[in-house]
Amino acid sequence: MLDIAMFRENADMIRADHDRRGISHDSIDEIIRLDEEWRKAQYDTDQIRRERNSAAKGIAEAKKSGDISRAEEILSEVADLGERIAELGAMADECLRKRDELRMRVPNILHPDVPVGEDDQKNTLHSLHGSKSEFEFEARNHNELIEMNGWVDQSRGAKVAGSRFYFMQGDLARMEMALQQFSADFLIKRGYTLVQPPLMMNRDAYEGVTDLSDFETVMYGIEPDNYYLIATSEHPLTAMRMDEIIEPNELPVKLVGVSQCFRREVGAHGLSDRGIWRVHQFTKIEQIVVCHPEESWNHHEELLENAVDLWDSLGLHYRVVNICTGDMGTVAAKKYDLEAWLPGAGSYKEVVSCSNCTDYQANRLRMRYRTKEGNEAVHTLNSTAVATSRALVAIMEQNQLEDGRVSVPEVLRPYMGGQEILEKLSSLQ
RNA sequence: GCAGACGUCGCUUAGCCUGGUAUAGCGCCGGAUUUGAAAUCCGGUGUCCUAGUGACUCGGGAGUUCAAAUCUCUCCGUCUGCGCCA
Repeated sequence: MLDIAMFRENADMIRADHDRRGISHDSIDEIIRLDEEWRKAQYDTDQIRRERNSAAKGIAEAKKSGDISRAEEILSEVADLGERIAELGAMADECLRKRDELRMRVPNILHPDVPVGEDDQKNTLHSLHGSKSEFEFEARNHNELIEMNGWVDQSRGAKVAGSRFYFMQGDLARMEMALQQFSADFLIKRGYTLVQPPLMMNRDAYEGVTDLSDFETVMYGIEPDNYYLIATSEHPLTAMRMDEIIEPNELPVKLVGVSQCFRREVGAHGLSDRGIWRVHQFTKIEQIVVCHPEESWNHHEELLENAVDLWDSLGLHYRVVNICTGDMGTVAAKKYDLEAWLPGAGSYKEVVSCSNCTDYQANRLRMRYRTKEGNEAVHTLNSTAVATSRALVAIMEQNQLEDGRVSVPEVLRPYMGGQEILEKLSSLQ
């Protein structure tokens, strides 16, 4: 959510941003109109309250001096004030509610470096890492590999839960855990604090961190308790300090979250999504930074560097792209994606997303830090380190052997008792 | 789940019974003093607006009242004990 001061003092900046995104200005003008209306109604209400307060004071004084008739006289004069306050106040509240309902939907102001474009085709190449592996055989896609090795049981997942649920088993499950531990350790060494968050959040906290439309398309709701299963540990970790004033010496807060992530994936279909690429449940290791506003762009680069170093250490080939205006979403001001090369699929696909959300989430979460001038919104950033399901797909496709087995990235072997090759599930042999 | 206690400004705390508009300490900021620092003293320290002799703010919401931190209801959370439990 953008600071209301920006609508009052710098609306042209928001309009210019909407132009870059190619969306209408209408809501900006409506927000400004509602804001003016609210300020007027709020002022009028304050004036009547003021009247009421001074009358109340008069009554208190009259009673104190024993002048009961004087007290009753004042009382009769102000008898209807309560009703007027209630009426005007309700009008003011309604304006404010409408204003902020619209304001919640206005996207963040984009960084100038964000390329302009309609969709992901216009994302620009930032850097290329590693190179395509040469196979002397026809590379399989990951879905074929998990089927022939019995590493993922999709049909029984569908039976006991639903489509896009799965049982991961055998050596692949073992490597999944190794990936979690390796990635967490990698970031702990760089000064990040490991956090295991709640996997459910309440509505109020959740509205602070995400696009409102996600409630319809992404998050699972838990009835009758009104909780939402988290779509990523970014959400609880960022909301962790909502409604707090943070002492400047506590910044930057650097966290590495590990959690299961739950996503409805409404509307996502297609043959290319078979297997574990796009599923309702997966594990993700996530980086989070909460920092001074003037330091967030440095931290954004640092998060990218961490992700790049981590993926380099896994020995994988991928590229980094700078996400364009049309592919950006509501919350981030700038976003890099890492796209891993999938030889079986023959394309680069998204495995990491690295965002600077500036003060957008902090404004919604009322998350501020103390300065000499007053309390100011902090900046929040997040980046995937590893989403294990997708990293496993990249490892399987890039490290596959002719017989369908998969070699384990060297850095993961110590976490797997030295195991070098993922073997077929023994019950299949 | 049951019973009891509790939730006050960044932190700690007084006020609640008996309604009259939040007390003190710590921390932080500014000033005085000092060669400098410490100590001491003075002032400030949340949110909103049309910036005032202004409004709001005591876990959230609602109610009673001219007036609610204070009384009532309700929800949330914390602690203690009991119960259940990986």
